This record gives sequence, C-alpha cells and structure tokens, in this order.
Amino acid sequence: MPTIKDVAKLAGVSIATVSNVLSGGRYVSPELRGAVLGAVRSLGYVPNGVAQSLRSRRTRTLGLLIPEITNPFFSGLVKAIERSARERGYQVLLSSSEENPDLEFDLTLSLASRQVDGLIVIPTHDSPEYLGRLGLPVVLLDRIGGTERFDRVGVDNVGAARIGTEFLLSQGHRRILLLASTLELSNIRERVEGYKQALEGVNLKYDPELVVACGREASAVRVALEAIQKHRPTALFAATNRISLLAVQAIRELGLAFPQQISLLGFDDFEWSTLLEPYLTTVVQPLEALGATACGLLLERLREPSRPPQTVLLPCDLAVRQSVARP
Amino acid sequence: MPTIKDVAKLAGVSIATVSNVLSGGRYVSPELRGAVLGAVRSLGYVPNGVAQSLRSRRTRTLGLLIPEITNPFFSGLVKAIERSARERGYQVLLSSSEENPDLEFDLTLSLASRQVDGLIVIPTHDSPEYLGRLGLPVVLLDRIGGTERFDRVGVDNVGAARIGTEFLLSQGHRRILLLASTLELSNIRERVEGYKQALEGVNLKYDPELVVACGREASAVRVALEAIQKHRPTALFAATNRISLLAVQAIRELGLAFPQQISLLGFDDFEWSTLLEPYLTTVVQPLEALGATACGLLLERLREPSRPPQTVLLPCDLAVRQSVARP
DNA sequence: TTTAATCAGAAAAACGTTTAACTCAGGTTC
DNA sequence: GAACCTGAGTTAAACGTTTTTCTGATTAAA
Repeated sequence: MPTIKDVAKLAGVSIATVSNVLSGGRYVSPELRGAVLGAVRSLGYVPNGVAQSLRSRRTRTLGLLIPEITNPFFSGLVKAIERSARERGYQVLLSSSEENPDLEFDLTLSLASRQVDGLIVIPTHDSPEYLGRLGLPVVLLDRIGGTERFDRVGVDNVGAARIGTEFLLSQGHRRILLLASTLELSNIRERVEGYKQALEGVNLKYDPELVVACGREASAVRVALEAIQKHRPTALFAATNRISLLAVQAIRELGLAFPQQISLLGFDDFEWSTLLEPYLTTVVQPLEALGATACGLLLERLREPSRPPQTVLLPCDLAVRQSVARP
Repeated sequence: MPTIKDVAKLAGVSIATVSNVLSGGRYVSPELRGAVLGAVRSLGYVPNGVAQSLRSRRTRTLGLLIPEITNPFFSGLVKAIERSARERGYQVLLSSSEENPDLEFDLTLSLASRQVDGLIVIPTHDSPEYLGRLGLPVVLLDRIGGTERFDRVGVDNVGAARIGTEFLLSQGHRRILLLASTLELSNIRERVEGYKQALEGVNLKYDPELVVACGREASAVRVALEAIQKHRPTALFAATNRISLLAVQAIRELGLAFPQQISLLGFDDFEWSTLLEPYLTTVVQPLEALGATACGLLLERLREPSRPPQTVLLPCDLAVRQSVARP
C-alpha cells in the first residue's frame, strides 16, 4: 500500500502539500495540485484512515448498540441509521447486546476504546447512567426512560397507545387485554399509560389485571394464552411487534375466529406482517425518521458539545387494516 | 482521557513496560506489574484502539457488506457474524449496499481505507473480481458465484433445491412454478438447476417457462400473479424468503384456497413466517453456521495469508410444515 | 577469574497522517 | 530603501501506541 510519502516523492512536493490537496486544508497552486492528483491516481493511493483518525482525533465512526438485530423494528432502525450516517460521511460499528446488560456494558467500553466519535444506544434497561462515564456523546434511542442527561429520540408512546386504544374503543371493545414482553422498560410503561388514559377517557375503569407481561422466554405464548382464557377480552393490544407474533400464535392455539371473536392491534409494524391474514392493524413507528433523527442529533452534538441535551419525540401513525373488527 | 504516558508516570515505569503488562508482550516482574495495574485502575485508563491499530497494523475490525439489512435472511447472517466476531475479539463495521453495485464498490473502498483487517461480502452481482484489487482478505458469502479466487461460504443450492422439488413431486405435484426475484445471481440459477434435476429425475420435461423472475420492484406481485394465472401450477417454489412473501400475496389476490388449491414451498426460512397460516414449508439455510463459518474462514486467512482459497458449502434442511398439500 | 549470554527494564524509533511552526520570495507601506 | 506583511511552500512536531534497539546488571560457561 502506498503512503502519503510515496505520493509526495512522486509528485515532487512535501507531504504537507499532499495532505493539503487531499483534505482541502490550505491553498495549493494549480500546478502542484495537478502533480499531486496525478501521483495519487497513478499509485492508486488511498489515505490510511487509522492514521488520519489518530492525528485528527476523530474516526468518523459511530457506535451503534442494539439489543437484537433480527427484530425487524431494530433492523429497520439500523438501516436508517446506517444510511443517514453514510450520507454524512460516517461509518457504523455495530454491536448487539442480545438484551444482556452486562454484555451491553462491555460493548460500550469496547466501542469507546475504538474511539468512535459517538454512540447511539438502544439500551437493555432504564438505567444507562453509566454511559455518561464514557466521555463520549451518546444518543439514546427508543428506550429513552430513566434519565434526561443524554440526547434522546423516541416516539410519543403515551399518545400513540392512547390513539390505538381509542380506536379499539371506537370499534366497541370494552375488555382490552394489553400484552407486553416486560413492564420494566419505561417506553412500554408509557404505552400502558396511554392505554389507561384512553380507558379513562370513556369512563372505563383501568384494571391492572388486563396488563400482562409475558416475558421473553419460550413460555411467553403460554402466559398470553392463559391471560386470554382467564379474562376473555374482545381485543388484544400487543405492545411490540414481537408480542404481535405471540398474540397470533395464542389466538390460533385457542382456535378463536380472528378477527370476529377477537381483535388484535399491534405496535411497531413490520413489512413481513403482510403474511398475516387478516392484515395487522397497527400503530406504526416512523423508523426512517427515528434513525435519521438519532444520527442527526449525534452529529449536531459533535459540532456543539456543550449544548443542553435534547429530547425528540416523534408521533406515530395508526395503520387501520383488517385485524380489528367490532366485537 | 489518560494515555499510556500518564499510566507510566504514575506507576514510575517506562511506557514500554506498561505496554508489556497490558498486551502481555514480555515478562515484567510482579512488583512493576502490580504498580502498572494499580495505576491503570486508579486512572481508569483504556488503551486507544486507533493508536494500537496504527502501530500494530491491525484493527481487529471486520468489514461486513450486506445488500439489505432488513431482510431477515441477511439480518440473521449479520447476527451470527457479529457474535462470532465478538467472541474472537473482533468488531464489525457494517455497510449496506442496498443492492446497488456502484454503492457496493464505493463502500468497499471506504472500508479498506478504514483499514479493516478483512471483508465479508454478500455481493450484489456475480462479478466481484474488483475485490481482489483491495489488497484485503475477502470472504464471499451466500452469493458466491463467478469466481474462485476468494474464500467462499454458501449452501449447496443445487442439492437443496433438488430436495425441495423432490418433496413437491413426492406429494404429487407435476406443474411446479419456480418464482425468483432475479436469475442474474448464480446462487439462484443453482436453485433452478436443482429444480431441473429433480424434474428430470422423474422423467418430467423441464419447461423454462415455469421459471419466472419477478424482479424487485413493486410490480413483482403482478408478474407472479400473471404467471400463476397463465400456467396454473399446483405448487409454487419460492426461491427466496422475499419471494415467499410475494407468492402469498399473489395467492391471496387470486383467491386460491391455500394449500388445497395451490401449495407453496419457501427457501431461506425466517422466524416471523409463523404469522402465515398454514405454516410455511421451506428449505432452511443454516444461518448461524453460515455466519460463523464465514467469520472463521476470514480469521484463518488472516493467520495464514498464502493458503489457497477455500469454498465451504453447507447443507440445507427441509422443514415440512403445512403449506404443501397434495394437489 | 574472564568472557559471554541472559535478563528486565528503559530509550527511541516507527506506524501514516494533520497541523503548527518556520522559511523565503515578492509586494506594501512609510 | 528599510521594515513589514503576505503567500505558498517546506520542515518538523504531534497523535498514542507497539516494537526494536540499547543498557547495565546478573548469571552461566569456559
């Protein structure tokens, strides 16, 4: 691999001049500029990014920490972030915490030691204060509860869940079972809050029994199934797309006519849900905007490190399709 | 951020000694070792990975180039690769080519200039020879046609498609429509070859008309739909999971009883396909093994740069579920 | 003993850039 | 015409490590 020295020698100039031509530092006369560019071309020179990073103290690399790549919600975010970063000249170092807080912690250290310029994190839990000790700009994404010291991007979960629930109510549902994987995360609890607000809006009493955490293990379907049997709801509100999947399985195992006997409203949305018939009615999160905003916020902070932390909440849409019927 | 100099000063030793303690280079006496470790701890020192990379000429970073993160087949591979890399002390720089060859080319240059130690590429086309000019170890994954100069990991597409088709034949199907997005990729053409072999195995004439490339645009459903109307097959063999999705939509639009009137066999498999009822019968690729093998092959080559290129073909399974019935 | 080999540590070079400091014409300003 | 800028280039320092070379002391071999 040729280095900047080889280019300088071939072009008959100093390495500083080569650098100035390529990085657009200072003015270089047309003749020398031409010589440098010619030498670059004929050697096939590509600057060594590691050396650039060491000297200039930035890597133009963002760390992205995701709980699970396989979930279409997260992979949609990854896609949006990767694209947005690329368009602004940044690359993405991807790590998956696999929903494991200890691994998450280790991975942030590892990313920090690789000198990423900043971090976009979807944490596994609501206490990511330790991220502050990294000495790195951090943007929290999606799971943004617990702290206000970081820039954060998420959706208006309360509002979105309220609108979703109101839609179910408008269709005549009165016993709505809210299914979640966990209630440990504040974004999920906000969805519960929205659900509650909608119920109270029509003077229905909020019954905590109708909010069920199914867990993430294989037993989750069973938990959902038993909750359905016990409470006999006319509609299910699945708090995440993974839970939608679960709900569908439970509905099938119970042999309920769908959506005639039981309606289902999802959250998150995902392309491949068109496999489901009836098509899933769902609250849809603006993936592209979430990712682009997170990336944008991070780069803004790189430019202006001292400005106060911002929180951006985006609105969700309701995609009315076929999985909700009148009871 | 403290540097190795700060540690050395606090511990009262030279920076070489600090380096030897931390990187396990040469023997250091217990006393000095203790002093160094103490200083590291009290300063919260973390080595600067960029400086390490510059000097040692390796970044412990792998470039991963994927056509599309959102497709569960690819995201499954990403997951496997990321995990495998992490377990071996490597990180992953992820880029998406969005099925665009020009972007793919640019991204490889960009990854190379970031000095990744090696590249795992799922190319957009069958002529990735240009990757040889990067001067980097490259492993081709999944779409491995066109050249034998690189290490390659994929599945036995011919065998897998043959087994799949044989299963359809064994169920009594005789008019089987093979749907693909494109026939430009050799891994897809190999699947066609397997399909052909299976037909000829039972003395059925191979009819090229029954192999249809639907494209990747929005019009793809229509193409599939018209092919079904025209040829009236009793079974569809979808060559990828994306095409399975398409096939399901076409079947629905045509109002065919599924699987009674028309059977569907998929390729790739994906977790979220359980949304489909009847459950999709499908050829399943060993995602975890594919990813781990690709990563392993790359790291082996880093150790032994001059050994001849290897090709690893893994076998697929057939998951018999519910979407194939007797005609 | 004398000489050579070994050892633990320090000093210094090197990795490939960017950038600050310097040089030396040529042009201004009094 | 002396002092001062300016401008376009060069030289050299710096980024934070790893690794090679060097040093002086201790140990082993002759």
